[in-house]
Amino acid sequence: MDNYSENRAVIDRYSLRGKVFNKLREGILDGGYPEKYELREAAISKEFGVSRTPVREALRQLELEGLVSVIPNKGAYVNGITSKDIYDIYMIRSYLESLCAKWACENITSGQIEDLEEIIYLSEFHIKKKHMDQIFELDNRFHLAMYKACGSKILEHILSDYHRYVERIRKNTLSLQERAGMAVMEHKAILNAIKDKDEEKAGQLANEHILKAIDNIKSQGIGNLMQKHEDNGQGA
Amino acid sequence: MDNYSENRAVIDRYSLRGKVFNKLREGILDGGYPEKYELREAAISKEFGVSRTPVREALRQLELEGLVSVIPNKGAYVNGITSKDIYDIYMIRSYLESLCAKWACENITSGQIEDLEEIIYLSEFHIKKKHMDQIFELDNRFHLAMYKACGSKILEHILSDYHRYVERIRKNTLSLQERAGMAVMEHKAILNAIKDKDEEKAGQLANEHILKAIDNIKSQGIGNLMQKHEDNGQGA
DNA sequence: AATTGTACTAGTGTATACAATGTATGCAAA
DNA sequence: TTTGCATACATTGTATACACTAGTACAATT
Repeated sequence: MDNYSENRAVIDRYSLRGKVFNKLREGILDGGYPEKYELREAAISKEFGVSRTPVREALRQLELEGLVSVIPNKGAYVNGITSKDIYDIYMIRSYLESLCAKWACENITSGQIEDLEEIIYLSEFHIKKKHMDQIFELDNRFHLAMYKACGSKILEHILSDYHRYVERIRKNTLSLQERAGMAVMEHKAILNAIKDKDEEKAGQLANEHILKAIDNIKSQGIGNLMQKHEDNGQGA
Repeated sequence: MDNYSENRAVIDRYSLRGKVFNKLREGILDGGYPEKYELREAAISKEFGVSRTPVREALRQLELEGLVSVIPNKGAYVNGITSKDIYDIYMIRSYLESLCAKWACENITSGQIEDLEEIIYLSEFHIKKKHMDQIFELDNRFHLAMYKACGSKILEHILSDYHRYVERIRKNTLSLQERAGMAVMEHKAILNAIKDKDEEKAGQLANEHILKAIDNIKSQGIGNLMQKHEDNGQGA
């Protein structure tokens, strides 16, 4: 009920507002819209074949998420996400995922443990088979299940947000067979520490898990991953 | 320009949407609306003397902030903030303010240092005079200036949000002369560590600063502070 | 030539009308 | 009495019309 991860994902796919919101969000995070691009309500309405009302609501939400800046009576402008932003998010996550793992030691339910074990089990299977899409999906599920297991709707909320923010980067990182395998082993270790109710260890491992992800991104060259954010000709 | 603290505060006070948003937000955080209270668009429109359009936009934003849950085609319901939420936020802040102080060591500008020093100077004055309103305002300014000084728009964004979330609690806490005085001394120590570029110390002190605030809230009795969130008769 | 003022335009802000959906009520049939 | 259904009503979702603002081009004035 207070499931933010589900809530946000579902920010109704079914309403027009939801569709516009998700499309715009995706476009911004994927770099489809260049930095500072002016999002005109009428143009977007036309593009999506809807009226301005749902577009406005979507823009207002994106504003609150920090993905666009709205200047009253003037317009809405894309706030792209820079490589520094991504680095910052990972650093923040390294702290918060650690806290999340610690809290999970106290609050996780046996059902949640089973879910996580199943996710890990499936992950190992798909890694052997090199099913990249499933690997990514399972990584998502592992983290979101973890966020839920910490028992804090506030922490779950913010971690879910950040998780979605860096989705594209994670997709790239996990496409490396080697990293994907390591990640699952790390997940396993974190879960074991949680099962042992070893807060220190769980926190430590979760922290390291994210730091390793940062290392991985760096070695892949984050600039490379960000290239789509360069002006791609859609500018005014 | 990328000043989130200002941006959010200003979420145009001038547009009707902004007014509605701020009023509703305040109402929810102050406990003016009971948990699960159904926010009907028409009723709110009438209450504020505006049309449904700005009300809807405000509700959509509150949804994204997690303060209301919108069930498609059904309604918007208040998600009050519980004492556990507040505790969680303080715990999260204890980590993030620490990170913020560390980052500030590298990124703070001399102008920002001067601003912070002035804030501390003024705080000491108003504490002597027991000007509670000014003390609260200066505490706000200190933290927001700090968030800006860390040089991360992402971290600034989230810390500013949390800061506003617990505004009412902070107001109560700071109304204790003793705590207010301690807080300023702690601020001073944090700033000094930052001026010395001592990341470890700055981080440590910022962390302790928040933990002390938690202790203080606990000793005041957080339940007491939360009383306004009990059903106060506005329910359906 | 520089400056000021004014009409014009493009765009957002708000209100309202209409459509779709959900919910409750009442009635009929089992 | 209870269950099922149909109808009416309440509420949200979307579209559109109108109001307001800010920027801009251009002309009049100095």
